[in-house]
Amino acid sequence: MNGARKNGTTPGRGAVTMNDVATRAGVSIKTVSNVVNGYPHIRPGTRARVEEAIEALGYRVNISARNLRQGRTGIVGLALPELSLPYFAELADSVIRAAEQRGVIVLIEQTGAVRERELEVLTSERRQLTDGLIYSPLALGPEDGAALDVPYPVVLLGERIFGGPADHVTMNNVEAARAVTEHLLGIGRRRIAVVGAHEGEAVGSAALRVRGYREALEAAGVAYDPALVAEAGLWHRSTGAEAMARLLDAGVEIDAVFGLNDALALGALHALHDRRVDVPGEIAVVGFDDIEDAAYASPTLTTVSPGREQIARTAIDLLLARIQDSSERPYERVIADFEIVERESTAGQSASVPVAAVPGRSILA
Amino acid sequence: MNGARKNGTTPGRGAVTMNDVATRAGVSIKTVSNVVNGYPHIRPGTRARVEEAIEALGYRVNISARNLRQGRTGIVGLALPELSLPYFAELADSVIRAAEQRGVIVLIEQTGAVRERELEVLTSERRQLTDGLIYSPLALGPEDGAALDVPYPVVLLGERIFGGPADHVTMNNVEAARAVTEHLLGIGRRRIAVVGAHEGEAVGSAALRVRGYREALEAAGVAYDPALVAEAGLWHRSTGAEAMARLLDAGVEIDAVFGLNDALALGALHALHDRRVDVPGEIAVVGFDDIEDAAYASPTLTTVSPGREQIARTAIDLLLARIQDSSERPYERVIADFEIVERESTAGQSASVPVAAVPGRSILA
DNA sequence: GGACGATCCTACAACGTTGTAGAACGCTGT
DNA sequence: ACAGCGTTCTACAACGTTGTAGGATCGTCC
Repeated sequence: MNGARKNGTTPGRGAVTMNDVATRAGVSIKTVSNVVNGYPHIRPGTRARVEEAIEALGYRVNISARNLRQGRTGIVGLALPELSLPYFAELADSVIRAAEQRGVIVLIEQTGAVRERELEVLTSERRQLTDGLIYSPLALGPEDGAALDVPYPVVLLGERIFGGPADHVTMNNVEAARAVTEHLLGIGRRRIAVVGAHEGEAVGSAALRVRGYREALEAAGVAYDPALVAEAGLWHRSTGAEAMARLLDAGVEIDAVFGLNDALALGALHALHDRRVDVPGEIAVVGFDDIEDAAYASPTLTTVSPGREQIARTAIDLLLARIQDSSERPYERVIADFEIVERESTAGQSASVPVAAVPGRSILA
Repeated sequence: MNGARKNGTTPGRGAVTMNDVATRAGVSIKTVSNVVNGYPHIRPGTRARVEEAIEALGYRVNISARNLRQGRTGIVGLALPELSLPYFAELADSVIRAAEQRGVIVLIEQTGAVRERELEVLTSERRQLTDGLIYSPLALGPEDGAALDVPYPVVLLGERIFGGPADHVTMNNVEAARAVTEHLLGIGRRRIAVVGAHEGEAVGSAALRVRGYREALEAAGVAYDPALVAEAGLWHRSTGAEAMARLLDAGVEIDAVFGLNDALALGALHALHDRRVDVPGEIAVVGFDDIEDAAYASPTLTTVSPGREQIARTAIDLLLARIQDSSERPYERVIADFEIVERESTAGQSASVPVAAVPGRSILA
């Protein structure tokens, strides 16, 4: 249509620029910028001419140029272990939706839960492209808190690092684990196995959830039996199935299983199915996370719903607040609500049972 | 540390620029650029001085500036229905990994399989931020092929649009469906139900997979019985479970079920479990996609593995080729390999069975 | 009637990078 | 001695946008 490259340099796909719009509308380029950015003091007639020109030429603002000029990109990073883990896929989904509502783009980065890669995303070139980072490490520990001291805002998710220089959104793992264990105690189970423990680890979801489990036992006057606790390094179905098999092979008496997340619990269900153990008749099973699968397993899985939407929303809001206002402010810690979702795997009889919900508790620090 | 903003304008977090590096190394800014970009004709001494300065000042190239200057971003878009659908989460995982190996960043966009949003991503502002798009629509149809006529490269995934102005990576749905149906016929099943059909739809995975199913029946001399085909609009577990329940309630004789994807098949498994139907004893079940869950269901699910890695790799390569070389070239269509993964849900007896694989076929157009 | 403030608009420079053109230098071959 | 070529480096402009400063115009208030 117009063509006519102005000089000898290479770039640009010949796109329409503000200059073209300005020429057509008979105004300065800055006025076009003002119209585009909603600057109020523009005469209606001028605005109309500019808008007509934008429309006619099909002008779109060049985001790279705006990014360069403003030193902002409108993109936030989301670093997580793996999208193929359903919990994180669902979390990413929620974060993207929450960000979208606020006009922000999310760039996902997978760390594979590998320590080296988790540290690397903090200093990666990609950080140039994002205004801030929502960071969900699995391999780091409290000693790595200092690594979060980076020149851009970070919101931390999960239970690996506390007290780092970042806002932190988490759930009340101890309370939730305690509540779900109480649920098992409430239906008369006393020999409650745990699948997915991390021996000797002081922090992390495993330690916290086991602590809640022990608190519930203690409160109910049930003795803690280490023989009921099975390790599983990675929280996958396969490791859950293996851990369950080890427990069964060990011959300890068991009438319930607490999978420290849903993947482990679903793996445990699978192992129990293999051995023709009736769930929940002989052994009741609970999980943690309320991934979509939990509602479609056989039997459907009782689990803890961790308020994923709330976590996503809160994380985005905290991050955007830091990005927009870089003044120093004490770091916040937000603890999301949870709910116990009761399903067949802890039902009185093995039939379908209506889903009930027990409200969680929320604390703001 | 150094501070000293040079003028009155606002932006920039006071980052180190090429200019700072150039000053310290005593060279021109362009020489720094040349070093950074691996330009060969630089004396070793000069290169060393520049590298020392980069190291000492902690210089990182500003990606926004580079993007503006080059008219490229190094980002590709990936538009898909939802990350919370395991197939697409796993696909995204594969695409991100493939892109990473080629030094490219992936920006995920969710369309929710909503027609309006699927069309919108093609013209969204975000397209400014990406050099090209990997596009996996679910709601569009062949009549929308023209919508792909956009001023940036597109690689199309899936079975909704053919012959549009874009490279296309797909799998051989008909062949694969035929093969998995033949597998059911091979273990003696004759009353094979289908879960997930889309009545009256000419294109799309549903239609193609049903076609493969019918071809297999015909080749085996088994009559096609419409009463065995159950609809399910959305391919979720819930809809699969409902469709399976309808089939069972209808009282038709059934000895196998072909879920048109794994989610449907897992839903069907769930419904069969509810009704205490023995799988595979009374009814064998197969799915399609080989999502991770398929290997951990009870019983584990026989399914079609669609060569996800290969699809991801091919899509990225085709896209990058178009981005790097914008000369006109006929659009390619690549058909990925598939494999039948045999698991318990079609085993001779209901016990665990080693996983076997039947090689697929690959065609290049 | 003139000072003042609000409104509307413009010129200019700058964000940090890279493409182009070309200068300076040294080497080779005649 | 000098043309010719390759190597090494530099100056400059440009990518498209927005912040700042300020000019022009108009109405209002004492």
